[in-house]
Amino acid sequence: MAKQLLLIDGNSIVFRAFFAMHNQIDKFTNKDGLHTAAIYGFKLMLDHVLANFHPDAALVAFDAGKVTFRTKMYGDYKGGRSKTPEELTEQLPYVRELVKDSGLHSYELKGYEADDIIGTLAKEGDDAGYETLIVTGDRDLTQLASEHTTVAVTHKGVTDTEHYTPEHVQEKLGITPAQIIDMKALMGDTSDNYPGVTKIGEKTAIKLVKQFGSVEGIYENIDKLKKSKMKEHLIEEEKIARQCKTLATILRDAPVEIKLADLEYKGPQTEKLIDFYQKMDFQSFLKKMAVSPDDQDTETAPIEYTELTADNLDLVAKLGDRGSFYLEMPDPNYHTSPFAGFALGNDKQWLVSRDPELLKTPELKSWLTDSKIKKDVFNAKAQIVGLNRLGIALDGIDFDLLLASYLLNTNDNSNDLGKLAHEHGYDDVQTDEEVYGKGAKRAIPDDDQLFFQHLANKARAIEQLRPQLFEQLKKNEQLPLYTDIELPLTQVLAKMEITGVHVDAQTLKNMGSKLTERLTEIEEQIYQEAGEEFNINSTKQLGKILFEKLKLPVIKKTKTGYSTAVDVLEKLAPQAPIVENILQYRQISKLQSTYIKGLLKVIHSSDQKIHTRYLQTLTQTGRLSSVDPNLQNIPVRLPEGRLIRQAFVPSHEGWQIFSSDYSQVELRVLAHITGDHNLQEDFKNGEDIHASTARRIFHLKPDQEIDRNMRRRAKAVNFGIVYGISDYGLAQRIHVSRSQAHEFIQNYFKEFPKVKDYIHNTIEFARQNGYVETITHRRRYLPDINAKSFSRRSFAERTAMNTPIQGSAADIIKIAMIKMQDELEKRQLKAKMLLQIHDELVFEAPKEEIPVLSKLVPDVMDSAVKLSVPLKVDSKYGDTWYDLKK
DNA sequence: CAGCTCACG
DNA sequence: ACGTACGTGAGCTGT
Repeated sequence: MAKQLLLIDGNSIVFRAFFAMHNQIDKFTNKDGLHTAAIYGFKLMLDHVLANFHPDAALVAFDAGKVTFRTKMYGDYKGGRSKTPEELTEQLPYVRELVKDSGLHSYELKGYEADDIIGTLAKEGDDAGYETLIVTGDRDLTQLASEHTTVAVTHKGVTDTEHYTPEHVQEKLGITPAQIIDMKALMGDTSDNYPGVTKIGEKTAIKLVKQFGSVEGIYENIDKLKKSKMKEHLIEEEKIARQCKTLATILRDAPVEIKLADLEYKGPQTEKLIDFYQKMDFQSFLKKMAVSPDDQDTETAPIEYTELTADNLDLVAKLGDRGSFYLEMPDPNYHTSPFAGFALGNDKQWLVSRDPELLKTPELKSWLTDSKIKKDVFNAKAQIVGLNRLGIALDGIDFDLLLASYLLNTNDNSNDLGKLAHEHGYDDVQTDEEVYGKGAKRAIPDDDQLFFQHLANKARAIEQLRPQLFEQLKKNEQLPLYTDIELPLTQVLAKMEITGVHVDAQTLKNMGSKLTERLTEIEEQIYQEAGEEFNINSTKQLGKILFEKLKLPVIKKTKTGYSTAVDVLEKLAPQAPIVENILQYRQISKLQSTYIKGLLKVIHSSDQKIHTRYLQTLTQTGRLSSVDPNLQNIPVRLPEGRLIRQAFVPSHEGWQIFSSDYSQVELRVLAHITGDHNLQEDFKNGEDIHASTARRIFHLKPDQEIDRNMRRRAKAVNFGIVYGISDYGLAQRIHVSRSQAHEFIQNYFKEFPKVKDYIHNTIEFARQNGYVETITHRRRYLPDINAKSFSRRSFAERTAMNTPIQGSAADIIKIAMIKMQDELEKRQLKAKMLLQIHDELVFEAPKEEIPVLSKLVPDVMDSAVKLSVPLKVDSKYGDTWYDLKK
């Protein structure tokens, strides 16, 4: 077998590793405060590569300083790059140490980049009959692919790689590896900062290269090109194109002194590695090395447990004043899930059982309800609701692993305890999938040993992770967010979910039959107009009818075919009566399937109520979401849909529905966090904000009237600002030209200069820190903020400015909910909080309490936090959710 | 299971 | 040259 050569592009892998883990940057520091994410990532990559590739020779190439023959040739080469963060550079010496201890050679060459070293050695390898694997984070190296050289480019993280062979390059780009150089010469490279030829991007570059073979080929045949702007640019910029080609070409003959024979791979030096991992605090790698190399899989540290029975319940009281508790509910819907078993305890003793009935015994019940005994759990709300079904009021919750993880990183929201624990570097617990299986095979194991071990492992994981997570919350200044907002909110949400909302099934059924009739009528008309029967719900079949059979103009396409979305159909409506009918059909069938049938399915027969679940650890902004069913998107905008709300009624005779909502809360938050004087003044003066925005951006005189169209446009601009505006997007929405939209935005920024500053500063903050935060220090990491891809980066920039606004608004209503629940209980009101819909709270209450709520709820809501502008709250009430009036 | 469409703030 | 406004959940079709 041919000898194998491994060449690693050190700098690019380190970069990739660093940025891939940037959103967990704080998790990766050792005792001395050294950041270790890049080192860790590099090690992961190394393990991954060596698992599949067994090199005889191996080398990691590094860049040597900034000055290379390329910068000498072209001063701006790699210019304009932001400085490498200190957190990364400090890791480089340790990466080299890791490389050495892992038995690989490293090498750098003054005046040359790592690429050139790799290019040169790969060529030597090719000539000497080696099979070569190049590992890099840089796509440019794919130009080195050959029959015996494969280039593995890391994708998302550092272990996910795409292997480029000449065939793969051909498949993806339609050109040879060598022609990648020509392509890059023409299109330029923004990250290396050389320009290429004006107006030529990837598509055009590939086309030209395919046609003429190379940059040189193009200029030999330049006369064959038709007269065009592109041709002019090519001629004008010939010198640049040829120079860029040199810049893009990786050297195959750099003066590398090291020889292949010097690169023998000897394997890792175990003892040095152990020392190194200890220095880095890499516990998981250390653990793997300690166990025998052939079974280092998913084994967890063994755990001793005691099965709890009616005869040994005295063990519970001996646990002391703190312990983990875990009640296993195999279905995600904890309102209805069966109970499979539970575990509790602490490092002194772990107690487990399959029998939920034991929880009702005095010994366990008093342990669970005693507020002085601190409990650590995973998903407190699920545990509270589950235990409530057994008649037990869980109290004394101190640590919720799920909630804390989510606050530290909104992406850590897996409902699987095992997965989440692994995210935090704790491996002594398996995932549910590993123990229970997945899909149809998923089941609680019959084997007691297996099941109890898993339960005990979960309880232990919670306990073990608590100090570490509290420490991180503290470091992020998030302890008050956890202690004073999210954890108390869990209790409030649990109460709302348990209360549920009364829904009258008969009302829904009556509406349903009417809708069915209308649906049949419309269906017949559509079939007649189409001249055949087809499935109207199928966008594919509908597209065929509209755009092929009826030959209507195609306005928009989706990835898979014709778009038939509302905005498209609205444009087509004047041209064919069928379109109006389809729109009608869509509207009604949506009501029928999602709201009539959907809601009927989830009314509990025991109490005629719907019990939604609020997901507290899902959204990236800090909002809640609602599932099974979603009660945050019950129709309201269109009159036909709004009728659904007639079915939402109070649960007692003589009660009413009461609702309060924040007015323009996001724009008020914007005024507050930007500190913009004009915006703040408008709110302080109690202006109609869209109208006053119109007055400002359209430069109206004080006595001039604001017509509805102006207000509508100004409102769209306000929304746009909050969402991260683009002139194109605004133009689409309010049907004006792009340049007009551009002008509106410019005017806005002139009138509200601090809003402009805010956008700029927030994006800059995100670039520096990798995250943004709300008024309560809720965090969202934005790994794409420094992405090369324009669209990914732009998206991250829009989220960077939107998240603090949407998220702070979410913070405000959460605080209001906690205070509100507190007031209801303190005043011993019968009223119940039922729903939260982002800026609105819905209650049910006896008629007599309506006057109390009319004052209390707005008072609590508008004083929830003190902003530099007033918060405004509007209230309504009525006999059903439909009939709300001021 | 992904993609489309549409309900809400 | 990119591909367009932020955050969600659910039902349906078709691979």
